[in-house]
Parts: sequence; structure tokens; C-alpha cells
Amino acid sequence: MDRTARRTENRYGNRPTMKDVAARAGVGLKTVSRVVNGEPGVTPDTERRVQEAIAALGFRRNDSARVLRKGRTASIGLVLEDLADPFYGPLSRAVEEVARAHGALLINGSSAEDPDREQELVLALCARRVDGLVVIPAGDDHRYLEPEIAAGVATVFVDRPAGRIDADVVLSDSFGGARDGVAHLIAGGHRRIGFIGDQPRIHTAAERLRGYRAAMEDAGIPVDERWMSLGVTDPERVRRAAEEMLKGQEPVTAIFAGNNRVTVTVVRVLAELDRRVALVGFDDIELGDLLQPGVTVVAQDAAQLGRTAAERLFRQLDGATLLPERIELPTRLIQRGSGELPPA
Amino acid sequence: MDRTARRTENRYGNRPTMKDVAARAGVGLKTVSRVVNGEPGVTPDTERRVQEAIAALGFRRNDSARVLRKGRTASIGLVLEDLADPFYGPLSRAVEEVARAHGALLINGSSAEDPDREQELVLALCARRVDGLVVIPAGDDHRYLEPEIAAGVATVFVDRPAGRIDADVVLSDSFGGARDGVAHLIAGGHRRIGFIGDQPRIHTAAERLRGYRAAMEDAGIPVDERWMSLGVTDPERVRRAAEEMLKGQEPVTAIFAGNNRVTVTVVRVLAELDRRVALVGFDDIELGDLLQPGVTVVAQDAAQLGRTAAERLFRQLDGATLLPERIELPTRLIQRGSGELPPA
DNA sequence: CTGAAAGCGCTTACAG
DNA sequence: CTGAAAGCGCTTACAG
Repeated sequence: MDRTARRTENRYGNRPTMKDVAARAGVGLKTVSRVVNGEPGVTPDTERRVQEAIAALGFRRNDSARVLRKGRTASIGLVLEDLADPFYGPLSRAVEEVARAHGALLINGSSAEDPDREQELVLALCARRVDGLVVIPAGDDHRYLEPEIAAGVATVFVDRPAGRIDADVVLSDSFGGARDGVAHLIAGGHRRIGFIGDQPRIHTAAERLRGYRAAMEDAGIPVDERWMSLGVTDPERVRRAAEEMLKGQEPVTAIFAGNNRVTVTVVRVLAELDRRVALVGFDDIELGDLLQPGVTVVAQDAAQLGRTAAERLFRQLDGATLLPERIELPTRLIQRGSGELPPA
Repeated sequence: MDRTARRTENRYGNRPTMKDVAARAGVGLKTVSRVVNGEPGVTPDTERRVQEAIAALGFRRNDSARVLRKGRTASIGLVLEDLADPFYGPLSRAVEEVARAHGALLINGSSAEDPDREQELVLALCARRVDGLVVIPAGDDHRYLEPEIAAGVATVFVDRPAGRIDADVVLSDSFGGARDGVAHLIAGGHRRIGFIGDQPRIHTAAERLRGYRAAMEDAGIPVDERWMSLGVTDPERVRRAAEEMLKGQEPVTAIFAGNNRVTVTVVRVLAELDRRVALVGFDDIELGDLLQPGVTVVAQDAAQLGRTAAERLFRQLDGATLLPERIELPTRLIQRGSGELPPA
């Protein structure tokens, strides 16, 4: 190998380039490019010489350079709240599968529910010139994305709509799902029903609360302010909220949990109780069917959410001129026991 | 919105470049570069003019071009088996956090436990010139990575070692963890203990089986071949395997489940049974403490696995000349009831 | 069938 | 303090 003194201190660690391959094979640069990209118009003999040089040098095309020239990076960005939240697992995988089918790589990052961090991450992805973005927004003002979208970055929001810009969004029917779940509890005879949800600035949390209120109102049940608690979903806060509604003279007899994180903690709190309290949770949870009682949930299809968003993204990229659309997926009530417990 | 005729057929959608900014501000290209990168040696007045031009044009630096020139992409690749598997959630997040602390983005992809797909993905990442790779390998021959590593791509394997190359690896003590878990069952009086694990070609599966055998041998218990079942971890296969060991004259009285996927299915099978069968699972599972009985597990720290690997990766990138190392993290037996059930 | 030249949008190395 | 030239490793547009 004569690669030692080739370049001074190495970029990309001294990798051979098409130029090196061309020199070794005794052909022009463009011929190497043709062979590497499988373009026609190279005689078998020339091709063989080039292939040999490629193998001997261990050449691998630098897609960074290719991207610069071609203008598309064949990569998309996925910004979500927390890579470790089980809700995003199937969603991420679905996005990845669609991306893969379109030959694109997935750049993944978490906003940690922080609008500034979301923006920082999104703009970093734009600076890398991802072809498109799938965003589960943390913030409520996405005007910072306008120049990017105008410049051609395909963008689809998932799970929550964009703020102050008009963009595609794919979401679950949070309002309807919560309303149905709460109506189910009411149908079971409950009147004092608690709602524990995420921070009210988060669209899904607000929508689910709205669904809760609608179901209560439909049934003519006045809502006590103490039955509703919105805030961060860490176990301590949720635990306090649940305990608060469960004590006193007139405790709630049922709880609607606003998402999977809340449900898990409420299940823990209820397990410690000496009386039975009904529970319906938004989002399905693993093993929820094997608890005693099984956890009744309003399930949403996270994979379908991701798939729909990613497919929409690639339709944008394929040049379809689409007007921004709002796609809402239905939820499904799964009865497993906890939501069918009668009032104490 | 005027998104209809938004794109012509342009590259990067007609974005302004540093050249455009320079022209508008009436300065040289290099001055724009200085301002954009916060380099010193620009008078306040010049800087202001450039900033105005940047704002007016909506300029955003193209990191693709920057990368080509600088030689480092400030991105790392993470290849795992399945983005949707809860085991990888905390691991991914830990890798992301370390990457973020080092100013790098994370490109994420699944191998679906297919060696060819792993290689394809890894090489695609190398073609994008990621600075480093964190790989949970699906295959057992990674010689294809040799030229990449020689060219300077930092590489750390996680959860399973690399095959046929000498590379850093961070893993949990699968052998010791499984041995301890099985020894715990034996200490509880069990002698007919089943082992259901992943495909034997997967390192962790083989190691855990070895741990099972070691514990049995230490206790002087001859192992019946029918007590061991290795294969894919889809629910159908695991269910059949469990049912097989649980029937007949001399059924197993306890099962050791080789990973979280297996545990979840075995829990389901045991829940349908009219007799109590003990269970210890490798990997912790959410809500495992709330089942009846609670699921005893050999827990590994997935986040720590990811964090350790990523930190090691960046130490490589920071130029430390490190010999390939094998870092093994301890596991922890968590008793919750299922592993303490006596033999029938 | 083949290749030299120009260019993608930046940074580097250098000169003023 | 400022900027023109060269170059990163490819592809595009063109000419032979």
C-alpha cells in the first residue's frame, strides 16, 4: 500500500478516492464514477480493471461528496420526545421501514419535551440537509421552520399539530378516544371520575381533557376541579395527583389516565389500595392484559401513525403538490376489566 | 400559504449560499464564513452587515458541504436489532445523550437480526462517513468492517461481541447472570428447570444457555435435552416451546426465560396454567412487579450499556490510542415472587 | 465507449 | 481585519 505518505494528516482517515481508483486502473475519473454507480456505457474489460482497482484499494464511495453535488441526502430526520418511551418504539420503527423502502436513512433525536431543544435539533437536521422531517413537536410555534419548508424540506408532524404554521399532521383522535373512554366509565355507573394527564400545553393532553369534559357534560355530570390534574408525567407527580383524588369524603371511584406513563403509575397506586377503583388509560401498555384486573385502555396505533406520516413525507418528496392536510386515526377501546369495575 | 408552486426543480430548493450572503453584504466569502462560524477578526460593523444579509436571505449553513471539507461529520451511527424492542429504548437514549454532549447527531437503524441487512446498513453509514459506529451485531463475521476501521471509523460493539475482528465491546454478564438466576431456582428446590432462549447463533443466547448448564452442573443435576429450547423469540415459537416442557409425566417446575421477549410470552402461558410454575427472566420488564406473582428477573442496565459504549466511542474519536477492550457489566437478580415459587 | 472541465458549498492555507 | 485561490470527492454537462 502506498497510502502512507499520500496525504498529510488525514481527512476521513486516508481513504482512497475515485481519483486514486482512476489512477490505478489507468482510466478517467468519470469512468470510475460510471462503474461505481452502475451506469451503462463501459466495456466489460474496462469495468473489470476498475473493479480490480476498487477492490485492491478498498475504495468506498463518499456519499457526503455525492450528496453535495446531487442535492438530496437520502436521509430524513425524526424528532420525538424521548427515544426510551415505549410509545415511540413502534412509531420509530414504522418510520424507519418506510424510509428504508425509499432508500433513505433515519436520523433520530429527542427533544425531551423542550421547545428550544426541538428547534435546535430540527435546525441541525436541516443544516445537514435532510430531505424531510417527521416531527413530534414539543413547542407550539414552528415559524422557525418556514424558510426550511419554503426551501423544500418536506415536513410532516405526528401526534400533535404544528404551531402557527400550516403543515401536514397525522394524529390519533385524542378527543374522541378520551370521550369514549370516559363515557364507558360513566356507563358503568361512575360519576366521580378523575382525569390525570400530561402538561396542558401539550396538544394531546389538552384534547384528552376536552374529551373528558365532553363526556361528563354529555352525561350531565358537573365536574369538580379537584378531579382534574395536569402536569409532567413523572411518577412522583402522578402519584401525588392520584392519591389526592382518592382521599377524602368523596373520592373518585374511577380514573382516566391521559397516557401510557400516567397509566403505569396509576396502576401502581391502585394496586396499593384496599378498595377497587376503576381505570381506563389512553395508550395500550405491555402486559396490561395480565394485570389483576386487566387494564382497560383506549389504544392508538403508534406504528400506523408513523407509517402514515412517513408515507405522506415521501409523497411530498416525490413531488406531489399537496395541500397541508390533517389526518386523524381512530382509537379503539379495549375492555380488560379495570374499566368495568363498578363504583365502590 | 404559497406552497403550490413552491419548488421548481432546484437543488436544496434554491437556498442562499455564503456566496449570496457575501454579494449582498458586499464582503468576501471568507468573511461570511468567519461570521457564520464565530471566528475572530471581523469588525463589528462588517459583522453587522453580514448578519443582516444572513437574516434577509434566510441563510443557513450547509453542513453537508462543511463536512466534505472538514472530514468529520459530527454524526455517529447506531445499528440495533429492532427500534421497537423496549430493551433498546434506554440504550438508544443513552447513546443519543452522549452523542449530543459531543455535538454529534445519531443515525439510527435496525438490522432485524439479519446479518446481511446489518452489513448493508453499516456500510451505508460508513459511506455517509459517520465518525463512529455503535453496533449491536446481528452477524458473526465483521471482517467487512476492517477497511473502515483502518480508515478511522471508531467502532464499539454492544450487547454482543464482534465476529472475527478485534474490536471494543461492552456487554452484560450473560453467563453469570443466567447462572445466578438458575442457581436461584435450584436453591428454591427445583430440579426440572426449562430454558427458553433466542437463536443459538446469538451470543447472548449462547452465553445464557451456558450459564444455565453451568448452574445445573454445579448442582449435579443432569440436564434433559427436552428442557432446552432455542430459536426465534416470536410468541408462537416460545409458546410452543413452553407448552412442550410443561406437559407430560415429568414437566419442568420452573422456567428460565432467556430475554424480555421470551419472558413476556412465558408469563402469558403460565397465567393460563392451573398450577404454579416458577419463572426467572433475563432482562427486566415494565410492570413485572405488579403481576401476580411479580416476575423475578436478572436485570441488566441497558442505559449503562449504551452510555459506556458511546463514551468509549468518543474516547476513540478524541484520539486516544486504545487497545480493543471487552467491558462486562454486572447483572442483578431482582426477586419478586415468580422465582421464589416452590416446585409443585 | 470515454474523459476533461466545471461546479456543488463550504474550509484551508495563504497573501495582503 | 479581509479576501482570492485552491481543494474536499463527487456528479453534471459536454465534447470527442
